[in-house]
This record gives sequence, C-alpha cells and structure tokens, in this order.
Amino acid sequence: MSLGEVEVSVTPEEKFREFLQTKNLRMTRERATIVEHVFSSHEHFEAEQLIQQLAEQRVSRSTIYRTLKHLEEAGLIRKVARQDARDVFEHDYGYPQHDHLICKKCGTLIEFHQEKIAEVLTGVARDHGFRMEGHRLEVFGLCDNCCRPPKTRPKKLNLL
Amino acid sequence: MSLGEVEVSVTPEEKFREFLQTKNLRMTRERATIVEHVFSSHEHFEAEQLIQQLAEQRVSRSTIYRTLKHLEEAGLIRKVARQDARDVFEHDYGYPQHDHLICKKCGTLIEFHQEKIAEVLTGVARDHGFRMEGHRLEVFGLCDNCCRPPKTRPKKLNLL
DNA sequence: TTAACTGCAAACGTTTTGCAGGCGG
DNA sequence: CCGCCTGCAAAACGTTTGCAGTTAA
Repeated sequence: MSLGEVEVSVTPEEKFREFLQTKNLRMTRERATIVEHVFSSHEHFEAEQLIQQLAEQRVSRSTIYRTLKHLEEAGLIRKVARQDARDVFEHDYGYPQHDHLICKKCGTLIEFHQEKIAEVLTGVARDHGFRMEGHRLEVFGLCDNCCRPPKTRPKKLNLL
Repeated sequence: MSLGEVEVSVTPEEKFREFLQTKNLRMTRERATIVEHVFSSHEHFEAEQLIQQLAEQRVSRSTIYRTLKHLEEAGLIRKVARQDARDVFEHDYGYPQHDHLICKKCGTLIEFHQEKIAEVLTGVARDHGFRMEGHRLEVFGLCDNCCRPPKTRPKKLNLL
C-alpha cells in the first residue's frame, strides 16, 4: 500500500516452512495455500474472508483458524485491530512497522508510520523494566470522507 | 492509582444521568448500582466480574452488558484491552489519559502517561484529514517480574 | 511408519436478543 | 399512563476442539 515494501531475502512461504521445521510441524497443501493467498496482496483481512475465499480450494474453517495462529506465532502476520467482534490481521513480515487510523463510520483502516511512537515506547518500557515485544495502536475517529456529511451535494435549483 | 486523579466538577452518577436524559433514557436502581460500583475504585474490570459482584444486589447479566454499552457511549468508561476473549474496561471520566503495558505472561496492566503520544497522533490525524476521537494503545511484552524467571533465588550454600 | 494433519460437527465462552411483566417520569 | 427497563432463557457470534480417517517426511 502507501507505505512501500521492505527488502526481504526470504519469501513468506520459506519463512513459514522454516518456522514449521523448528516446531516439528509440517508444510501441507492447505498451509501453503493459505500463506500464498494471504501474501498475494497487502490488504487487511479477517478469518471469515479467508474461509470463504479458500473454500473452493478445499481448505476448511478449522484449518484456517489453526494456521492463522501459526502464522502469527511465526511473526508473519499480526492482529491489528478488532472490528465488530472479529480480529483483523495484516502482514507483519516484509512490511514496515506502522499503525492505523480507524474510521468508526465506514470502517476504513488508514495506515501511518511515525518513528516517534516507537521511540517513546522504547523509553517508557525501559523506565518500567518492561521487555517490549510489540504494540497495537488503534486511533479512532472519522475519516476525511465521513467527516463532511453532505456528500450529497444538492444540485442547485432542483425541486422547489 | 499511580497516575493520580483529575479534578472534576460532576460525579460519574450525575454525568451518567445527564447522558441518559439527552437520550431519553432513565436512571434506574440497576444503573445507579452499576455506576456506583464501577467508580468505587480505579481498577480495570471485566463484565464477568461485575456480574458476580453485583449478583447479590440483584443486577442481571443482561442489564450489566446493556449498561456497560451506555457507560461507554457516555464517555464514562472505555475498553482498554482484550484479555483472553474478554473486553477489559476502565474509567475514562475523571481519570487522566494514559495507555498500558500488558504483560503477556501474568496479564498485569501497567499504566503510563506520555504527552508525546497524543501530540504525535494529533499531527498524524491532521495530515490525513482525520477527526480523531480517541485511541487505544496496547504495548505487549514481559513485565519486570516475569522478565527474570529465576525468582526462586536459591539461598546460597543450601543443599550440596 | 508414525506423528502430525485434516474436515466435520459439536462444543465453547462471551455477548446479544426476544419476550412478558415491571416501573420511572 | 406511556414507553423504557428488567430478568430470564435462548440465540448468536466468532473461535476452538474431539475424533476418525489422511498424509508428510
């Protein structure tokens, strides 16, 4: 998306395979299908979407949930937000660190990057003897579009 | 807690009553009981805790969930995190703005305040034409205690 | 060969809802 | 009084799990 990509030496599939090996787990057709699909675009996604999109490739609901867990543990994806009652994921591997503005009205996720935030958090963690491993920052509000309601610009001299 | 309190002119109960009026809702015994209980301490809490603690005061599960929604809409409380599968709430009214370090091991929530974060976010929002209303920042990692595993400091010259 | 994997359906835990009676303003 | 409120039990929701057959290594 807008933030560009990070140079990576290993494909997500390979990285996942390496992770699986360290855990004595196996690369299966289903897992390969899921990683490939997930990393075929940089969109945010939810479990339910994958389930529907991968149904015709014969990947079951359970396998998708189970694999998402592994992908998260492998550091390939991460939960970025919660919308309605569902977890929203995105790539964590091969994608620069960033956070999100979340429109309460239309649900759009706008990515942004601000070095300062990580800096501040590093300091805070140090002050508390906290070993920081990551963070999730959700900024709520109204996006540019939803701010100005009268999108329906009434053509002058209509009825009346 | 550690961050002190904010000077407020209106009690939470009063503020809630005002909110209810603007929405044509009513202050009932159950709602009063809940607000009072929630604001009797500054602890983080979950719905289930309230349900158990207020059972003897005859407040039902449904009423608690329904009231939590109202309290959140009224700006009296906010969701600060999700632990296991449950939402964690805290006071939003009469309590200074802050964020949390969350220990992945013991679940402790450590509050911290950093002016810089709000500043940065204000700038980011402006740049995106985003009308910011609030944010939720969860910093994951290991707390001071859980960092150093050998808490069981073996007394020198014990066995052996 | 064997331990990990899969799909299915049933189970789960939290949160929501329909309903019939109760009560605040 | 009217319309919002409550408790109850059942439903809904996303997610997890037990199981018996399947498959990677």
